[in-house]
Amino acid sequence: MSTPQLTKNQALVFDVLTKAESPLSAYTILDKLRDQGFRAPLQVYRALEKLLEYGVVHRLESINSFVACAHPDENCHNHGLVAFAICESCGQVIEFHDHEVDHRLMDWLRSQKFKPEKATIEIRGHCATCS
Amino acid sequence: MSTPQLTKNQALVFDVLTKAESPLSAYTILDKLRDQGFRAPLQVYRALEKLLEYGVVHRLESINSFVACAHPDENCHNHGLVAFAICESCGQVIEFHDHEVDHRLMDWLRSQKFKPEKATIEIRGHCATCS
DNA sequence: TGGAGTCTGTTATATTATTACATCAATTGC
DNA sequence: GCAATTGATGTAATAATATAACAGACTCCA
Repeated sequence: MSTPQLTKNQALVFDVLTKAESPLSAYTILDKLRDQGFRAPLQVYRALEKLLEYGVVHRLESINSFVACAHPDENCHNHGLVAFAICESCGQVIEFHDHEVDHRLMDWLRSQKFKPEKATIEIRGHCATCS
Repeated sequence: MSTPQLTKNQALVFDVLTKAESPLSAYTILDKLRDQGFRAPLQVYRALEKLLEYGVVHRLESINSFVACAHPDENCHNHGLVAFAICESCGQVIEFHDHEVDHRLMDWLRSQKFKPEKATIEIRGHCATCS
């Protein structure tokens, strides 16, 4: 699945996320886009929904925030599992793909006859510069 | 760290979680405890905070809910990493500990000089009986 | 006995996310 | 062409989740 042309709102939201140093909450994005005419949370959430679907944005469940995918070129859905290390101090996120972890988890899920649809791996702590 | 004697509120919350078939949100717990005198969300959140600290309850970030730990006897903090498979249909949760995954992730974090404090691994999908 | 620490109760508020409904534009099928 | 459908948008209202701030009660123990 390739990423289709983004709509105006989607492009605005994606742009804000791309330029951000760290993950942003939906309401932070909203605030940053008020000048561009955004007035309501739904404008953000709807754009995010699509961007997540296209795999160009990730949602960090443990902090209710969103980041642009670290791999602008490739499509993140093809990587299988993605893990995130999130710094509690500076907020920076390191994105990580590992087939070993992926396989191991998938093997276990298979053994449980569990059909996975979506996975979340988030490690919170302190990054090299903050610790 | 062993689990200290629970206070009244902690015991009530823990009891509700233990008897539940699937994860509960804080507000669901609150509703279930209104008869026992609970009136405000903080009563639940404060108890949960302690139960999480003791390792007898887990928080599922991806669904904003809480489950009793599947290992009543042992202390979950000793297991290292815990992974959860969460069924989208029936809500049931399977808890999973794997040292392989654990080591692999920790190795990677070390290579990044990232100091982990808390990890979240949640896989959502459909369990054996629901798929 | 009187601090220190912890747990509790309560009100208010902050933060995150969705429902519901209306409009507009592009596309499709006839 | 033109109704019908689909998808994106705008807006207001509300739901669901979580925390702040303040006060009172209780235990421990020096």
